[in-house]
Amino acid sequence: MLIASWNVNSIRSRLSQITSWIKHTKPDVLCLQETKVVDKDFPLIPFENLGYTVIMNGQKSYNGVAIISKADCTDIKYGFKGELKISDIVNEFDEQKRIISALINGIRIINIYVPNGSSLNSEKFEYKINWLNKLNEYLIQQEKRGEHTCLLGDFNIAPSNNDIYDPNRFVECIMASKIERETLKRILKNRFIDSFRVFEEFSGHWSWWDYRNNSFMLDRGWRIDLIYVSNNLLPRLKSSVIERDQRGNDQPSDHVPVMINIDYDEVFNEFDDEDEDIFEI
DNA sequence: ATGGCAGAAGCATTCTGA
Repeated sequence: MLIASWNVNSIRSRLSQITSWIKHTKPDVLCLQETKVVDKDFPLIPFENLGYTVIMNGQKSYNGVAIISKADCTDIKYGFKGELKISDIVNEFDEQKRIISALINGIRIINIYVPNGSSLNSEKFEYKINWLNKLNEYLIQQEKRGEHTCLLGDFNIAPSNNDIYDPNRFVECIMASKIERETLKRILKNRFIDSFRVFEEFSGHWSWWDYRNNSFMLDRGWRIDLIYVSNNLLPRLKSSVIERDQRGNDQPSDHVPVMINIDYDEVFNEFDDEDEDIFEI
């Protein structure tokens, strides 16, 4: 089962690139960020024609997330209110459309677009940290159901210096600061594993290159698009790759797709076993 | 310290991203 994530920087601008990539790669699940479109204007037909269903949590101009899936999406949760009691604070955070989740083939897929935060001394940075703390509350609720879980998306955080082309240039800068990394670590607890680092320990692998300063040509990139799997999914993890070539497209997104392969049959069987255990009790 | 490139809104230029 192939599960992918891609910040496309406008789905309408990137539509043909996305459908081409889907035709070539045939992912089972593709999580999108920065779709930049309200739900009623989302281009559904091209994906339905390829045999996929789409769920979305969209917004005009900014943000917006969606999940494109071959299999049915069930128990869909839009925004923080999907897991948290509705309050003024939750409603306020949910004005920005940055999170959508669903059960697909027995796996909980949580697709997130973490705020960028601008710079460490800005109000937006405060929002970023508060948003991540809200995500922590969200995940505490979600964890109670004991689901096999895949938490993925654009994290706007390089988890370590190995994930930045020149870490010395970005000490205590946005996406690289200690406070961001520690906040992320707190959320992951000992529950989630960075799928890419299961297979690759070295630096030099990026998922985002700035549009400016000829960054892609100079290979000045960051790895900020991440796929985390829960501990109970780790034994089924077969690979984790970065689709670097997509950055070389004409008018590309500044991010490329990242993707894991999960041994789906075994997950399915394990779920059957668990159901039987519950029955016996 | 600032802009650099790109997309959306909307029609000149500003806002936002990372």
